[in-house]
Amino acid sequence: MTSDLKSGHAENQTLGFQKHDHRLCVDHALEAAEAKVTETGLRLTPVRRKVLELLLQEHRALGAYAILDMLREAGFGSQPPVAYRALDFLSEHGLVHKIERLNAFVACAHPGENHSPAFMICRLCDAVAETHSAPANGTLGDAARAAGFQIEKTVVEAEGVCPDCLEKAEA
Amino acid sequence: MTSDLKSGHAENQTLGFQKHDHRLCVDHALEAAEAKVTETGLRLTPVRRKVLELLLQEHRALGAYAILDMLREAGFGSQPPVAYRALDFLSEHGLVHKIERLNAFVACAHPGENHSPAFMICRLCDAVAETHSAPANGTLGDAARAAGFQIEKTVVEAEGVCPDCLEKAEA
DNA sequence: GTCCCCCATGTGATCTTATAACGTTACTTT
DNA sequence: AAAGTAACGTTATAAGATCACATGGGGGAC
Repeated sequence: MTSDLKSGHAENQTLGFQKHDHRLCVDHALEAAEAKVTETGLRLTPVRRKVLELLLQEHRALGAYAILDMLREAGFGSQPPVAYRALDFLSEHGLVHKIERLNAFVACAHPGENHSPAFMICRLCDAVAETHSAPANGTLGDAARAAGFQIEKTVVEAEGVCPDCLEKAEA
Repeated sequence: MTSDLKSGHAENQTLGFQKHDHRLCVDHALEAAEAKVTETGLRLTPVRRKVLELLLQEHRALGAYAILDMLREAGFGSQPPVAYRALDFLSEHGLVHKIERLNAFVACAHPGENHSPAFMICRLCDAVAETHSAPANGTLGDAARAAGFQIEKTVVEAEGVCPDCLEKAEA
């Protein structure tokens, strides 16, 4: 791993790489999550809610063990399965995404919407921005159809340099 | 991990999901690798060559520790860094790709060609097929340009069911 | 209301994947 | 032949993920 997904606060508060009113954004996302969950008869239990809240607040990719540390501090169980189970639940229901490249997790930036997400990951500061993609419509979709492969889910992650780091590098 | 990337031989010999003369295919790929490497002044040392050969022969995604076991059997060093260093070298030079979703590695199916690969991964048998994609040209590219994010590399992995498993499932 | 069952949580142990650090070997350059 | 560098070998340890099993809490059946 190139940098620290474990503790401390990243310099930037990126998700979309832009500044914004973060408090509102967290509240909004939590509300949306509550809605989505109750509407489908699921349970947003305290641990699950806390994990989602942490990811929303941090607004960056966190490793499972970083989350686990925060859970411990908040008085929850502190063994890996506690974190992984909450993350599994949240992923399954589209409230959180796993960034395969980083073995880390981010809160979904478009809760509610039906989406196949794509990510831009800064290799310098590990900031992650979520966007939308439809890879199954392009070359990949063609190849899959030709091969008789049935796509169920896609992982799309672009690695590169975010605007902030680009600017710093030029300075 | 859903299934065994560690040992034994997979039922199928998929890379493109089709049958083919595997011996020729391995030889061809090795030649191409030799060519590419000497032409750029790099060294395809015994360990590196062996790792590439193993991946070509197996024709499927292998975990680093599976590779390590095979290296041990072949009389090479048997500690993780041995395998990881060879894999790093091969990845850097496009002879091997890492499948992030599986934390495993496959030999490149299009050595020599300049490509941004995409993969189709069967969730039932872990078969992996490589194809080509140009994600930076689509929605993702637009988003990146809009955000000022500079893409350097992309990971595109589709998870689903391969033709073989699809057929078995229907039977 | 009580019983029962299921889902979720907590915990210990273990397994898999990956890297750090350091010394040694072996090719290249001159 | 000496010096410099790239590659290798090994020990140790970090980081990520899962298994197995015990406990608790919130419905529904009756």
